[in-house]
Amino acid sequence: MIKINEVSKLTDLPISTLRFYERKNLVPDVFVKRDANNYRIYSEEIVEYLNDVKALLSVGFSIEELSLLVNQQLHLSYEEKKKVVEQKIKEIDDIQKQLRQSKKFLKAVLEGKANFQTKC
Amino acid sequence: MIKINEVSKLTDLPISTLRFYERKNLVPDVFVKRDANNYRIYSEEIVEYLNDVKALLSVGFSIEELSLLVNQQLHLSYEEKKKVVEQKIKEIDDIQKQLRQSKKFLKAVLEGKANFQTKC
DNA sequence: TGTTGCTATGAACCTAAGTTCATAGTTCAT
DNA sequence: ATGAACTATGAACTTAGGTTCATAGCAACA
Repeated sequence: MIKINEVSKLTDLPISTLRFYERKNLVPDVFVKRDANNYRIYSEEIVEYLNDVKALLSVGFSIEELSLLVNQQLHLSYEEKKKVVEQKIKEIDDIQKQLRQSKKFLKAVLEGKANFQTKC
Repeated sequence: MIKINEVSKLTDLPISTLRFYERKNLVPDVFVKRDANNYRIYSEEIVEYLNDVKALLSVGFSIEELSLLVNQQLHLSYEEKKKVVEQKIKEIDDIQKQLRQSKKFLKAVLEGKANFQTKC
């Protein structure tokens, strides 16, 4: 069990952001309790969880949709959960496609073949 | 030569966004002139350009950095341009790595092996 | 035992990326 | 030639994702 300062260091997320995510319902109760002084006490597993969250946020998912994903899992049937997650995977596929395109484009720029280069 | 409404339709970007990007210096002069009534007149090539911009914005680049990239090209030497663009490509590599991670994670969720699933 | 440091909360603040609004000139179809 | 549709501008508004601030209760070490 660790305190907020350590979670912050281990995840490289500011303390203010950890509290903010919690207000946004992005931190399930299983990962955080309160001690006698109302200090947040986290389970070590929060670190891996937050790293996953960071990764998903960094590639275009919003706090709200991740929060929904996490909290829906509480009461959805297996089939429903599966659908939600598979949808997310599809979204990542789209982003990956987009990225390959962007990279191709930047490489074309390097070779003087793209608009960024030839026109500007 | 096309007017803003057509650019909007061809790129699927709202007219307000096209004007906004222009204010942010994301639309080089070569792509847009003004007619006698001060209406914007775009060259058809703006469409491809804006699609590139959209792709890069959608994967985490900011308007400001793209604007810099575009406008720096006006006065940078070839070697300097190359460095800037190669840096962007590296950033995309990182995002791609991140994405593969996220996808792996979501697939683990599907199989009940990840935190999202087991803990929530 | 005091003072330096960690924790808590709510509210205010901030930035990026747009969007909406008020107002006004232009154009096109009838 | 007139009303509906298109264009322009600056300013105000919005939303997401945080950050900062004011205030206050514990902690931990000399």
